[in-house]
Amino acid sequence: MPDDEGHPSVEEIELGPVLSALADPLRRRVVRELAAGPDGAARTCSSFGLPVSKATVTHHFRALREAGLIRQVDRGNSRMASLRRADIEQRFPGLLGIVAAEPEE
Amino acid sequence: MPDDEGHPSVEEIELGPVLSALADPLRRRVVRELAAGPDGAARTCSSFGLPVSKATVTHHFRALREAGLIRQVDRGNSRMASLRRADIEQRFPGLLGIVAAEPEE
DNA sequence: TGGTAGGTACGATCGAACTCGTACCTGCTG
DNA sequence: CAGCAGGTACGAGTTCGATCGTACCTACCA
Repeated sequence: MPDDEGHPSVEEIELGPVLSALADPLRRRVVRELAAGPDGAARTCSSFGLPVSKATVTHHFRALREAGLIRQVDRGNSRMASLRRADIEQRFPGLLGIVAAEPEE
Repeated sequence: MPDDEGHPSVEEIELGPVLSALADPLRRRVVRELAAGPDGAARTCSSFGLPVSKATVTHHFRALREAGLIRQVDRGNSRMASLRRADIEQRFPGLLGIVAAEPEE
């Protein structure tokens, strides 16, 4: 069962939602940038500079969070997002590498 | 440029369309069954027994073909579908394994 | 105290995609 | 020849998702 903030546990991460989340180019871009950074790095939603409104950014980060790709933690008035690298690698080995290897668009 | 039947060449296979195609559970099921069979195996669309109408089956197979996941060849009044195993493996190593490992739904 | 910045929630819009029925074409087969 | 099975094309319905504006909350700062 997902926790209070909508994070699925490792066993709950399913391929369908993960692929649906990664089907969107903006969300792939977020995952790619997180994957390129150091492990455990946490960034704010706005630090990605997505070319959409704040409401839409929230929408995309929720999709990533509920699929189990990122973890979001409240920190003050911000919400830091980090990649669930080990969890994804455990469930779908190699998937992150494929996304990370995609050239920027 | 895709050929007359809509097959992209290996270099034209892109991650976005591939992930969009694989986001659908019925299409994942087709890929999974093809991946489980011998390399180069060709099956008719109807042999998968998808629980949807003929028109919808055609729709799904076009999505798979245009993404570059399968190759479809006319053979008499049938149209044989086979997995583009080597092509996908070359572009996105490990992806087929991830899809193939998903348990049936 | 007020303003600003980061985010969320809600409602609305718009287009894409999944679905289907129907009509049609092509081979095979009785 | 007639019928059937495998597929496609087209149009239509319906649902889903990406997007936005607005309103609102919380923390920080002048």
